[in-house]
Amino acid sequence: MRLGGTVINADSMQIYRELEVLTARPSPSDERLAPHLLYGAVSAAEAYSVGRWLDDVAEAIEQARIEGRLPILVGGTGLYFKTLTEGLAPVPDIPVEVRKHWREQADALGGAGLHAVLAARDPVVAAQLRPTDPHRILRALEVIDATGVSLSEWQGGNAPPALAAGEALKLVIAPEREPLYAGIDARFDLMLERGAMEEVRRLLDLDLDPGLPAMRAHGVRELGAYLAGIATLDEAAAKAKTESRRYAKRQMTWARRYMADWEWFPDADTAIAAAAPMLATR
RNA sequence: GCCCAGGUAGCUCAGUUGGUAGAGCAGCGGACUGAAAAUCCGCGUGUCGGUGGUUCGAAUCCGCCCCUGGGCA
Repeated sequence: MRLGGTVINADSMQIYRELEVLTARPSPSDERLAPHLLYGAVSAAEAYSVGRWLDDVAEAIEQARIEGRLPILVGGTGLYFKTLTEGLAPVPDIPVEVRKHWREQADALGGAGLHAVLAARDPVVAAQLRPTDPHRILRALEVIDATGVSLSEWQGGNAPPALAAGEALKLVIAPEREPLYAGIDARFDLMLERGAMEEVRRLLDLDLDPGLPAMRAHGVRELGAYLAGIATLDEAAAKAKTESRRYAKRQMTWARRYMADWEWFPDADTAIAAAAPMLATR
C-alpha cells in the first residue's frame, strides 16, 4: 500500500470474529493489501470493552511501529478514539460474577428499582443518572460493589493515554446526510447478498446470551426475527437499515462534539488524497 | 354506472355534542469514561383531498367534484 501502513480496528463490532458481513469488516482481499489488526480478533461469546481495546490497540500500534509501518486506526466507535488520546479511568476489572449479579438484579427490579439501590450505595452517581438509564446505572453499581469506590471518584482521574493527541493526523469522514443514508441502505442490501442471513443464523445457533454486545450488532435481532418467522424479509431489512441510520446520526452528533478539531472530509477518497502529502512531511 | 367505507404530519392512524389538531414510528437536535452498532434526553415538522355553502366560528354539518379500497352490476 502506498502509505506503508498497518490498518488497526477502532470499531467495537468489527472486533467480533462471527460478525464479518454484518459489520462490513475488511474483506480478505482488503487484508492482502496491507496488514490488518484487531479485526475479527475476539469471539462473539466474549464481552469486549473500551478497556480491553485500549490494551489491545497499544500493542497493535507498537507492533506496527516495530515493523516500520504507519499505524492507521480506522473505525466508527467515537468513545474508543476519545479514550485513546485522553485515557480512561483506571477502574480495575470487575469480576464476571459481580456483573452478572447486577444484570440479574436489573431484570428483577427494573430501572427505577435499580436506581433506588444505587441511590443507597452511591448517592453521588445516582444523582447524576436517570432511573431510565439502566446501562449507566449498572456500571455504577458494579463498580461501587466490586471496588468499594464510587465511579465518580474513579472517573476523577484518567490513566495516561496510549497516544498523545498531537501525535496523530486526525480525519473525520462525514458525508452529507442524504447520500450517507442512501449508502447505508444500499450497503445492507449488499450484506444480504453476501450472506448476512447465514451469518446471523450461525451466530444464533451458538445460543449465546442475548445481552452480549455482539448480539446487539445492527441486523442481528432484525434478521433473527425473520429467521424466527415473526417478520418478513422486507420488514427485517427495513428495520435493520433504520437502526444503522440512527446510529450514523449519533456518530455525527459525537463527531460534532468530540472531533470538532479534526479535519473533516465528505468522503474517504478526499480524506486520503489530503492525508497523503501531510504524512509525507512527517 | 350504482351502493358502501375511507382521504388528517414522511408512514400508520386518533380527533369527544362545531371553538384553526395529536399519538406511535420515521425524521431532527443533544448527552455520552469499561456491553458505546450501547444507553439516555429533547423537538410536531400540517393548504385536515378540492371547492362552494350553513355558522360568530368547520377536520367535524350540507352540496358538488376528485382520488383510493370493497361490494353490486
